[in-house]
Amino acid sequence: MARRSGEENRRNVLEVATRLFYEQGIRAVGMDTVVKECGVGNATIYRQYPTKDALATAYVQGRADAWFERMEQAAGESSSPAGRLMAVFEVLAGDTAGPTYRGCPMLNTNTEFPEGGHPAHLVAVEHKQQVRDWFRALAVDAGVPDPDRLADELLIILNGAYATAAVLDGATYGQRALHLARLLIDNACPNP
Amino acid sequence: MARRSGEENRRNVLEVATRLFYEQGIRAVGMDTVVKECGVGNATIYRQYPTKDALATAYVQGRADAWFERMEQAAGESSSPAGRLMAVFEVLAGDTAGPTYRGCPMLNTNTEFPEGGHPAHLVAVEHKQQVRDWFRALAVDAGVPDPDRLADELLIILNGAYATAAVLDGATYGQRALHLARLLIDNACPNP
DNA sequence: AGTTTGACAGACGGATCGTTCCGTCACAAA
DNA sequence: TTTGTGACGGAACGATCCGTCTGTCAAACT
Repeated sequence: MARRSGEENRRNVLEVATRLFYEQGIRAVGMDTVVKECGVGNATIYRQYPTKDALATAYVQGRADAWFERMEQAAGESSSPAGRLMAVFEVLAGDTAGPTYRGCPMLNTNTEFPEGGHPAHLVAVEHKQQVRDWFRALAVDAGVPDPDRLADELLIILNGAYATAAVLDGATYGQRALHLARLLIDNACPNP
Repeated sequence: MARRSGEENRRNVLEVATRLFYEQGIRAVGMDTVVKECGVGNATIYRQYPTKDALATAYVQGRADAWFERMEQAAGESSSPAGRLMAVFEVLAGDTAGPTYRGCPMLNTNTEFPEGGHPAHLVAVEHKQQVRDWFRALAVDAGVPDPDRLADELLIILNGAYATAAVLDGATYGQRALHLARLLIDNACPNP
């Protein structure tokens, strides 16, 4: 039989787990399902990720990293700090409108693992804190008088759009959030 | 041994389950735990709620009903429609600041049971839709030109505050949401 | 007082959970 | 070719899941 490299297996397992965990939730997906879906023996998975918690943590960390990668790339296409902030909500509106949208992985993880000790929980919390800090830094760049306030407000809009779009119509609330963000940013920015 | 009435048992079971489900999540709490915490045999529970799904649904329905009851009471103390809208966010700010705050039960349920068929999922979705409809009705009463838009925006703020306060500092984001709501409502209302 | 009733606690069942263990097989070194 | 190494699939493990069953005992009725 064809032999896969360890790295190849690692990526494949994480890819499959990411899809299943995101679609159904981490607690709802058993390791048996991941094993079956991967088409490998379970020892292959447990060698790459020693526990389910470790696999779940890798999943959340991967989504958190991917979020910043995509957002910073989108923001990079804009020259002004205000435009960079807006870019985030434009990407968001695109995401929530998709047919496979199922909420924000980090928010979902926070409700699935509310205990402070769980490693996946920590990754989720840290991610949201980093998003807030990034918003704040961009607000400072834009010369906003109260960058803390704008950062907090934008974080509320962001999470609110993610959460609401997961419950009701995704496209609608992505657009509403986009308009809200524009309103707040325009109001906060000193330059006309 | 002292005998409890059926109604008494029913309330006690739901009370215990509500606490456990809210603190730890529905999937994280086994029926054995509910049984032990209630201090009764499991048959007593299964007589009142034939399945765990039924108990979970009763939990979510109870929280949804309690939400409207509290909010409508708080709103009733204000004479203007705009004041009634604001009352919601004042109560919200109080809730998220509490030490036992653990997120919005309906949002949490939506991520724990993303499948469309689950009864608890349906209750959660319906609740958020009803909140939006209520916001819209109040916006109409207030003479807002675009009540749909204000209702959607306030729903984003509401869910955003609930979600963000569950991840980061609850008191901070409850206050931020309160100010955001005031801004949107003042801007939308035609009377100065 | 004797009898019936039904709510009760807890033992129990099959299923599934996450995890460990084991025999096998492909490949590299000797 | 022989030997050694380690990744592999899959069986098997104990724990826990949700839900049923059974025997007991208190209360209500005759």
